[in-house]
Amino acid sequence: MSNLELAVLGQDDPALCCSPMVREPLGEDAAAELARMFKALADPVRLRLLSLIASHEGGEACVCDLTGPFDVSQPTISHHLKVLRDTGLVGSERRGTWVYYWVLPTALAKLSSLLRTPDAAEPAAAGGSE
Amino acid sequence: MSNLELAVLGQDDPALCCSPMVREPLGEDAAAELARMFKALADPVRLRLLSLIASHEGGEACVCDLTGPFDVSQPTISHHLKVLRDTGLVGSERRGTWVYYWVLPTALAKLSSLLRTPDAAEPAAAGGSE
DNA sequence: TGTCTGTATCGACGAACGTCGATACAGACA
DNA sequence: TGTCTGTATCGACGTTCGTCGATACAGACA
Repeated sequence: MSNLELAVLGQDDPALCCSPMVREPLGEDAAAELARMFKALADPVRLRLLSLIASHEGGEACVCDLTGPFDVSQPTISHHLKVLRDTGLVGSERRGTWVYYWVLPTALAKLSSLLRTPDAAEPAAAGGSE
Repeated sequence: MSNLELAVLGQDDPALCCSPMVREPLGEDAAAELARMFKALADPVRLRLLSLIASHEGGEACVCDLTGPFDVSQPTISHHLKVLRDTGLVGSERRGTWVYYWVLPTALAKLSSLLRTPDAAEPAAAGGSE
């Protein structure tokens, strides 16, 4: 078990970035910005691209490694990578012939802490169910 | 307590539950399922609805509390609530005249742990613009 | 019973999205 | 230089999405 990571995470400081959205109502601007980021995650190809890049050796992957596993065309992959990059979820760099992409972990961490629920175990004050 | 809603979730697939997506590539099925959930979050109105419900007194809110803060029509609010409910993010129940909604924390927690990054210490470095 | 209020559904419309083939651009190399 | 490979952009197409007004449904109450 990797309690180490949990301990390292330790984002107990809501003031730093993102207080969980279940604690206080989101403002319009924050909601718009967050919706943009979630929209970037709201596609199966982009989700798989993201996890492929992140789990790739060295934490980065060449586009040439990313076109194979998918049934979509190369322009489509390029389009999805652009969406991820424009949203700040990944970074990219050209090195000679190839272009490499890597995940920007802070963006994911921000969303993760925002979705965090204080009491994920129980339905809390759900009161009743059907 | 009766965790009917939680049972409905019924996703004991570990790839969907706890392993961060940055550790191993997502499968096609897991990606499709997750994309559906992120799509439900990919709208400013739904995000604000969710946080309004969760942060409301008692952890639940009547629809009558949810139509006021928005500039969209009542059918639109109802539509968004339906999306959230169909995705398993909220539960709902009619009590007499009013219908109450509450957040199902396990769904959010699942997404949160999925976005967790092992090496992202503080989200503040992300350019924390908002 | 009839009526009123709160919520959901229906049907339609414009905008945004995912995808493609064609093509342009960038770097490597002969 | 010219050519080849890897990646990005363009323009177009069909689908999905968010929104609305109109309307149907459910419960409360006179």
